[in-house]
Amino acid sequence: MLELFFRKLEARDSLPREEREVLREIVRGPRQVAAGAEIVRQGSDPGESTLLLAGLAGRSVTLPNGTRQFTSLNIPGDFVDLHSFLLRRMDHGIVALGPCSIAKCSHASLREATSRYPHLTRSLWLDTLVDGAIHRQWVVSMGRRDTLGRLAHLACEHYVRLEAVGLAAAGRFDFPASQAQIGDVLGVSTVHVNRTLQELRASGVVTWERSQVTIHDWNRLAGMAGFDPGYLQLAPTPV
Amino acid sequence: MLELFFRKLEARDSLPREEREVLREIVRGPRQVAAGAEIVRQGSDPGESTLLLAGLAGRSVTLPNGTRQFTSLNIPGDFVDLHSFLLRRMDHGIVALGPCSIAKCSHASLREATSRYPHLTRSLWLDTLVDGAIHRQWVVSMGRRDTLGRLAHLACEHYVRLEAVGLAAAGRFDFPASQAQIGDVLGVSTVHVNRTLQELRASGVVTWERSQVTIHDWNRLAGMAGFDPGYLQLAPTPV
DNA sequence: CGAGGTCTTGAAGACGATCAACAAACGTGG
DNA sequence: CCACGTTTGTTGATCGTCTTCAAGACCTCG
Repeated sequence: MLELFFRKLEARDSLPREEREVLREIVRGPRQVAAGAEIVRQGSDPGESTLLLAGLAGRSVTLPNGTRQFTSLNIPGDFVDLHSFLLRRMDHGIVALGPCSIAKCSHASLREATSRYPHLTRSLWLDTLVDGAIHRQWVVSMGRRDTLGRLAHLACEHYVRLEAVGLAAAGRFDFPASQAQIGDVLGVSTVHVNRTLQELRASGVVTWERSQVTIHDWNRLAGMAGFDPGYLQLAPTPV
Repeated sequence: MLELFFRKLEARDSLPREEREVLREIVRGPRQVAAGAEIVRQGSDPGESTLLLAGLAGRSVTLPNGTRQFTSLNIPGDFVDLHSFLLRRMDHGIVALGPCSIAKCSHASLREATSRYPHLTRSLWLDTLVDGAIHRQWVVSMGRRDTLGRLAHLACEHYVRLEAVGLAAAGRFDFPASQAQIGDVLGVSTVHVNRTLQELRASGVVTWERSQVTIHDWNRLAGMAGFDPGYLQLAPTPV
C-alpha cells in the first residue's frame, strides 16, 4: 500500500527497515473515494492525515466570490495533508479530480513516530518542504508565465513526478482532469484552457487527447516552460 | 537576537527554556547586509540557514528571460531559508529589499538539535509549513485576484505578520519596497503597480506614501482582499 | 548641482475574460 | 441497444485588464 510513497522517499534518502515498519503500522486503508468528492474539507481539523494511493487529487481553495483555485496537485504516493498534522486547521480542501484510493494515519500516531525517529521525522519534513518548493514554482508560473508556459510547465512537472513513482514512462502519462479543472489549476477560464490546449497541440510538441498526454519533444516543451526539475528534489539528498 | 523569532514561535506553542537555549547557542551573528544584496544565492547549497533580524527580504526567482518573481517576503524573526537545511540546493535566492541584519546557524548544528529535541523539531517544521501556507495564498492571489485584490491581500498579510512580532500597530507599518519590487511580488509591471496604488489610495482605505503604509479601514481592506488570517497560524496550536 | 533611480502619465496593443451558442461524449434507465 | 439528459469540449464576438514603449517630473545623495 505504501510502495509508491516509499519509492519517492527513497529517491532522496535511504529509508531504514525500522522506519518503514513504523509507517506500515500506523497507516490504515485503503478506502475508495468517488470523483469530485472532497477528501479533506476546507476549514476542517481532521485529526488524521491522508495518503493518496491512486488517482489524481488537488488542493483547492474556494474564494468568497465562488471562484476556485487549485494550489497544487497530488499524485499517488503523496501524503496529501501531512501538513495538517501540525497546522491542524485545513486552509484548503483536498478534492478528488477523478476516482481515488486513499489511506489514513492518525496525528497521534505521527506524533509518537516523530518523537522516536528523528531521521524519519526529517524525511517527512523534507517531503513537506518539496511541497513548498512546488508551490513556489506555481507562484512563478502564475506571476511570470503566460498560459501556454504554465500549461507546458504543468505537463513537465507532472511527468517528472509520475515517472519518479513509476506511473509514467516514454513521455506518456494519464492526466484525468477536465478543462474546467485545468482552468482552476492555471488560474484562467475554461475557454482559454481550450484555446491554449489547441495551441499546444498545434505546436506538435505534445498529443493531449482526453486524459492521455504524450510528450513528443521534451526539450522543446521544457523550453516553452522554462522547466528545471531540481526543485522536485528527486535526486539523493540524505537528511 | 532571537527575540522576534521566539515571539513568533510562542504565538503558536510554548517554547521550553531548554529549546530556547539550544537555539541561542547555535545561532551566530548579527551581520549587516546592504540593500539589494543577495543574502543567499539562487542555486547555492549554503551549509547554514539564515535568520532575518531586521529589514525586509524576499525569495526571488529569476527566469531565463530575465524577469523576476518574488515567491514570498520575509520579515524580522523569519528563518529565511530554514528549508535549505533539508532541501540543500536553493531553488531561489534571498534578496535584501532594503538594508538588513541577519544571523546564521549551521546545518550541522540543526541536525544535532533536531536529533535531540523532537518538540523543537516540530516547532521548526511547523514554521516551514506556515511558509507553505503563505505560498498557497500567493498562488490563490496570482490565480484569482486582480491586481487591486493582490495588493490589498499583501497589505493585510504583511500587517498581521508584523503585528505578531511587535513591528506594527494601530494600522501603521513600514514597507520599504520600490514599485518595481512590488511588481515583482505581485507579478505585474511597474506601471501597473503605480496605477493600482493610486486606485487603492483613492479608495481612501489606506495611505501609502514612500514606505509608510497606514490602514484606515481594516474591514474594507480585508474585504477587497478576501483576507482570512487563519493560514498564518498565529493562534496557539501546540505541536 | 548634477546624476541616477523612482514615480507618474499617455497611447497603443496583446492577452485573457465573458457571454452565448452548439457539438461531442458519457452515463443512466427504459 | 437506443433515447435521453448531463457534462465536457469547441467556436465566435466583444470587452476589460494589464503590458509595453516612451517621455517627463520628482527625489535623493554624492
